[in-house]
Amino acid sequence: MTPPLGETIREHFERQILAGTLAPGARLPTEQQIMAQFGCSRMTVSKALTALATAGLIERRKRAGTFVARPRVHSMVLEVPDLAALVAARGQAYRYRLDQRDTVTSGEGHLAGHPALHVSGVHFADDRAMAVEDRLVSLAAVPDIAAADLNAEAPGTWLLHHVPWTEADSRITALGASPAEALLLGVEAGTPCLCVERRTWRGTDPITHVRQVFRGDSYELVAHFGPGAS
Amino acid sequence: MTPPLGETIREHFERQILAGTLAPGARLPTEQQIMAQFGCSRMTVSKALTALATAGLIERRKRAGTFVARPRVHSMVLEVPDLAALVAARGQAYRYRLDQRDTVTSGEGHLAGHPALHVSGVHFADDRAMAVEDRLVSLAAVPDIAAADLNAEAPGTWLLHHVPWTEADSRITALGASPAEALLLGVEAGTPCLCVERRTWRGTDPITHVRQVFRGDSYELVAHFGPGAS
DNA sequence: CCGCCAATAATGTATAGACATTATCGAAAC
DNA sequence: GTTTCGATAATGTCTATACATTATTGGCGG
Repeated sequence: MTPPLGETIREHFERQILAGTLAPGARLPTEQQIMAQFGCSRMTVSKALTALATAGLIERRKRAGTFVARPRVHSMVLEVPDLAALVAARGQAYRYRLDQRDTVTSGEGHLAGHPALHVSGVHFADDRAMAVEDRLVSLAAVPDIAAADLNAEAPGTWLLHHVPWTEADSRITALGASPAEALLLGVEAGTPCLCVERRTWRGTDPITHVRQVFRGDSYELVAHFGPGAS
Repeated sequence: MTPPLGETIREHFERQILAGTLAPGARLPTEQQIMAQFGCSRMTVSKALTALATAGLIERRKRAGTFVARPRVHSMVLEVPDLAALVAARGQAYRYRLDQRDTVTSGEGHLAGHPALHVSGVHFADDRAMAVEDRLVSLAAVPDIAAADLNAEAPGTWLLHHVPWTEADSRITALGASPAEALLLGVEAGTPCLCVERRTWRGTDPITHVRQVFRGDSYELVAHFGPGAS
């Protein structure tokens, strides 16, 4: 019934910070004062403040005290959901069509020199083309993919379920559909599309490099920043 | 010199999880076993595991034990730099031109019912139009902006320096430039552009709503995920 | 007036123990 | 067999204390 005391303390300051009662840069009471105020031990206070610090709401400086963090502007959380799950969540039928599959050894880029499986295909939502995808998967890092049925499961989904990755980056750009892409997407050449290029690694080993071109009118990326980070 | 013991324990399991040695669903040793293994008290182990649980790497279940979390929807960190700083970092000259400034009370959306300052203008890099921006700023939440010189400092930059926000979301889409936008950007209508729409709040009070349309050929968003996320 | 240094006030980490909570498991009762 | 229910093994929280670390502050000497 009673919420944990540490949680109570955490929420107490979180509320004040979010409401602006405690402005950025303001100093919080010392741990001693807080433990007197709430009648608990210092460890409990410390854990509550540690949680707030981890969430980026406060900054703790030895000898100086604890302060409300100035909002850090530059990073937001970009959700990168699995396409199959995303489409399913919208109540549409998802399908992936594999168009091409071969083995290559590219000479440049992220997977340079590694033998790789090259697959390209189209993602459909309710039988409407949503995105074209062109992907390289390192056969050294992911030998199992050679045996996978990539018609039944899109390569991205397969990788998500079978291969943990530790590092990734994405470039997001807008471009006009090339004639080939336009044909696959069922739009006119030059139609604005969202292009996501992503590279992933496991440790230092490259896993995959994918380029997805989405119909601009049927896909959007959303990013979020906030204390409700959960 | 010696790293904190709790940190050592955290890294020990983090490495094993990221490397795949501990596969998703696998069970970690009990806290008792870990404290025996590292020769420390249970609180230390508990704090290390709590940190991993907060980061979403493990899941702890009473009576049952601690398990490697199944890979969730992966989220990445999207860098959203201040445009002025971004352009400066590229070694180009940044300029903002304010085209329009008035006061409105919109009837719908994020700022519905709030009197707001409406500003629109163009961002330039080396005198080349990079993006058009259309922005509403709540006058209730940010009264000071009425007195700001938004020719000297772009509204986004001004807000960044003067107003803390606690929550934000962004929608990223691709679209063709409208005739008006095309004129301002110096491109042909229909040219693919990257559109970022962002809303920010402080607590539950809306602060600003901005729509930025970037030339597709001169801007890209970059997102990153990795243990270097600290 | 300036620079150095030591006292100090704050957080950082850790210990050893206690009791609370809860899902699971196994045995007893039906 | 099936259900119920209590024992139990694990995590969850908290206390009281100790010592480490570090940035600030203020005093002392040049």
